[in-house]
Amino acid sequence: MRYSEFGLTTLKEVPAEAEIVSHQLMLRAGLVRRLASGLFTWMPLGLRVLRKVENVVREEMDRAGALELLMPAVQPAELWQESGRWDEYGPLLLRMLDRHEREYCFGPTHEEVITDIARRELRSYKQLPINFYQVQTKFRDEIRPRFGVMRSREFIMKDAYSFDLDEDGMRIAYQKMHAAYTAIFERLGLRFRVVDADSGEIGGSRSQEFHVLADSGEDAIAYCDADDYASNIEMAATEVPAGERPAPSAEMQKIETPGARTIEALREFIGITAEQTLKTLIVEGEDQPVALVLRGDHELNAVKAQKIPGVATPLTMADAPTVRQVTGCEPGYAGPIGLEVPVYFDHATADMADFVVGANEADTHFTGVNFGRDIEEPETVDLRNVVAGDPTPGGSGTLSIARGIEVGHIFQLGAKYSTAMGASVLDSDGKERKLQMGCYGIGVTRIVGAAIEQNHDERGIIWPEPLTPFNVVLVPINMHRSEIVREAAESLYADLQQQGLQVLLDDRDARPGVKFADAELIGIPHRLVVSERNLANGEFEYQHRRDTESRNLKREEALNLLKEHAIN
RNA sequence: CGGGGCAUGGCGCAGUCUGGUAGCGCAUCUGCUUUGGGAGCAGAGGGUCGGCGGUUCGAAUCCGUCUGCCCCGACCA
Repeated sequence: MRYSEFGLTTLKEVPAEAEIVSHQLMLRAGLVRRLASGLFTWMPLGLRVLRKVENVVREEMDRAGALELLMPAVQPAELWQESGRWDEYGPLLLRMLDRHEREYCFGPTHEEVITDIARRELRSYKQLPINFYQVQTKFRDEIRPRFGVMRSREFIMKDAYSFDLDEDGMRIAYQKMHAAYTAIFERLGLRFRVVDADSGEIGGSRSQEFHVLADSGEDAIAYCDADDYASNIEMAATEVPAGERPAPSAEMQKIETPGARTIEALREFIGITAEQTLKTLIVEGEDQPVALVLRGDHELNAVKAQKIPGVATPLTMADAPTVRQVTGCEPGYAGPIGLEVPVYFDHATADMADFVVGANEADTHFTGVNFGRDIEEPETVDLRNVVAGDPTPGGSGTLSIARGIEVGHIFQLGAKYSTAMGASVLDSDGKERKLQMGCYGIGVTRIVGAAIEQNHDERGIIWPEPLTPFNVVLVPINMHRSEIVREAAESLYADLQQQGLQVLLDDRDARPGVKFADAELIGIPHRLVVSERNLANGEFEYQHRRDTESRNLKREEALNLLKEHAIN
């Protein structure tokens, strides 16, 4: 491709709308342009990257035996009513009416459609196992689209659905997809981790997420290098502390703590650490509010809290009037002593002694509080987020915390949809069996953003080889004044293409600095400079995007070096 | 949806408080010079100042209202 014919415009300045690096670079390098909130046009340069991702995904899915099909983006409401999700899915689902006022939605996912296909097409166990997939545009009316292509409303997803006769079969299909996903992200050259996950809205039992590691990631993941443990922090379990609880050494005292409404304020006021305090959170319950008690420095985990019997879903903090009604005082001084509502203590509180709690009285706390003496001995539950240094479940190591971008998610669905929608086959005994399903998603567009988050420097993008829009960029110096340079550049351009490489020839009549800056911004991994200076020795200057120095190569050396990077 | 902010040429911004000729940098176009790290000089084009309504002799500027976008929270590939 000749730069002069590629219609690419790059930006020197960062558009104000872009917050994170990948979004900024995608706009500056001309990969995407925004149409409206959460809607993007993929410009020619960006589309080349997107297609590379799709191709890797397709190849590995095909290799795993999955069959590509293409379902409609627009889906009739009836299917969603059958599965019960028409009402469950809420405002995330973009709904519309056709001219006959029939209800439709723009598909955010395709379990309903594929289950409908399955119940029509699959009659016999002999047709199983089978796995269908598609690469397709989805729409989810996100509450807050952000980070460019990473959380857009319209996006491209590869979604796959497996069908098996029994649960063992489903688990095999799931393992196959686990392996295929691992192969995909390895081939794409991304650093990633597979973590245990909450199955959320989609439903089902087992589920795991594939996260590209990046500091800007929206998810926190807990992992341990000593064993293979890795979990989304939402799901990472904590246990009752192993150690003995120290014996009480202080008497319980009621003290004045004017204005100390937060753990931080309380900590400063009394001169203790947050680990010596308990915080009591009042949340909405199913029929009455519930108190959740955590160590002062710990954070409540919403997913875990919602699983506590009697706690309302979604987790909602009680408003001030409710807190007043439960504790008898202003928010900020709640404590577990004397509460009439159900109280749950986190595991980590079990080995605490001589701690500080709110007194359910304005500007007042208790110090020197102890279980078994001042409060009833608690039955503890898992309520908090794990933190770095916590023991791994199983106890073979300690946890570290990293941030990740969720690019893939695999689920064992079981018979949820096949039961709701009546999808079954006859087994070898002629008996009707509900199909066991799995579903598997990859955020194709999100991968592009995630790859940039993980691969960039202050000058721009650094594409991993499997994703790059061009393998090599040719930068002729003074091509428009030097016939020698022009001829050498043109002939090299032709030969590199002949080798199967995707080549960008920067044939603009621009100064070298401009060409270097753009080549680095758009992140082409290999660069060859063509100049009179080096042509005198029959050489070209080669530099990899990650190199700090260039080196001179003879023409044949350059062709050979790049040959192995030719797209296959 | 709750909280905060912004809206002025393609992009980044000033001007708004204190009403009076719409401005700067980048980008674009032309010419000349320059040519190994986002060049210099000279010139040019391009803006109903987000929309509607109001106040005023006069509104980018003051008032009202609507819309769009961004950031913080719940959600997710």
